[in-house]
Amino acid sequence: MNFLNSSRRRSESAVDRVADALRTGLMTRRFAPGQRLIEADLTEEFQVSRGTLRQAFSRLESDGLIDIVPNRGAIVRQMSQRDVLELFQIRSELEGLAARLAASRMSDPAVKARFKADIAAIWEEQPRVDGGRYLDENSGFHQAILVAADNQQLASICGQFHLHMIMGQVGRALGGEAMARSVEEHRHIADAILECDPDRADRLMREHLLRALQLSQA
Amino acid sequence: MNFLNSSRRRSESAVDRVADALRTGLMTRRFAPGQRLIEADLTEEFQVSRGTLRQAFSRLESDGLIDIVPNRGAIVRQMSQRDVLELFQIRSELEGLAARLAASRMSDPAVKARFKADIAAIWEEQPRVDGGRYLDENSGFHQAILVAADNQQLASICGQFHLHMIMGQVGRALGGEAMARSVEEHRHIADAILECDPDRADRLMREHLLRALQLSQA
DNA sequence: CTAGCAAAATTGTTCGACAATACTGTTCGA
DNA sequence: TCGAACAGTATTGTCGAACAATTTTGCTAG
Repeated sequence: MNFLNSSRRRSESAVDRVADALRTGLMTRRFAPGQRLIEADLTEEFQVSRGTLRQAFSRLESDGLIDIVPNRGAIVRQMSQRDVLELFQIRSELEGLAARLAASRMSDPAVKARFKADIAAIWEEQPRVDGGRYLDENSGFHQAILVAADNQQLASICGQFHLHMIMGQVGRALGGEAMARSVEEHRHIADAILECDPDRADRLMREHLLRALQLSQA
Repeated sequence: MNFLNSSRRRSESAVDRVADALRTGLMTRRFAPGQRLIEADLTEEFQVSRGTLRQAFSRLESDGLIDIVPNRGAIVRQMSQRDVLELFQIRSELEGLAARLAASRMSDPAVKARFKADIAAIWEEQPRVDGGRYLDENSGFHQAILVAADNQQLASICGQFHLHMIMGQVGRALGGEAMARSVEEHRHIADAILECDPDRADRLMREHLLRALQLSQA
């Protein structure tokens, strides 16, 4: 999954490295919700000082991935059903906006070409049997829309939401027919965007996410 | 960005205190955009260790208020015209959603009563001459809607945006007639919400924010 | 006046220390 | 036996000093 691997930049600070590692651990469920993250253990594992580790904690806390409770330290955040619901409402708005913006930028041929290239994968015929590959495709699709929308703040915020969604295990355990349906919806959304139809793109995107919510609640 | 952390910790840790102080300093323009925040100066001023200060920095960075550049430290973020525009687009979506949610909850008499009480100030007759008081009223109005909307994640994220907006000096230097117009719009939005008309509330809120954007760009 | 170099400032990170608070297991009295 | 007081341990919150790496500044020579 491409959102898990961290490109090792030379100038990556220790704080960045640790924060990324923790994020990965959180997403892969190595650290379970509710679990306490003991500083002594992690400084040992990552070979960093407590100060560095605590900076990383601060960052993850601001990202909403963990809670820091006074005198009890860092605790892996648990998302309630309600949290998931609230986040989905918000995400629908933002991704709807992204779809609308993307659609309205398709009059620019360069943007359109780039978008087409980015979403090429969704037109492939063979059925999605591999869950991991489907997730990559899904991730890539939404990412491509954000790129086309050309709103960096929006991209940044939606990136965060993506993390949360994965954290909440939404979209795991999708059945084959659910994936097929999702792929189908992606294509319809892509059509609307490519045809410069902001309203339709927006509406389809919202419906798409609503469906995903229903699947996850089932 | 801190979407999920809505629960305020009541114990005032040193990190919290410093982060709050820095936030205030940022908003009041005591620290100007582009300015470097020198650790030695601030540890001296706040009487905390570098570790504590750096934790606060980490938090502000995740909130998007400062940038941390390797080997150059914390730098007050400058918002470009484009950033402001992008944020406004996003804020319109989210506050529109909030207005819609709030309107749809007005069937609950308790919620309605609470909302009415919260926004009592906007019905006052005397003209808004004092910019500070207007800003408070404006802030209270949007806050009341978020409370009524009953979506904690949304409230949290919108709170962040508020910071950014102030950082971007949007909504400063409003003329008297602009304030009067804004108050007028607030009343129309409140009407729509109280009448349980989600679509109208949403639309009016978006128009309201769009107008604010135009004013700020002028 | 500029290039280049040395000195000073500043950051990134570590380590060890200490008090404050939370957790745990044990003992003691009813 | 049960539960409450207690003491010991674990863990966190914060500090201060230290050091290398990097950036910035100031000075000098050309």
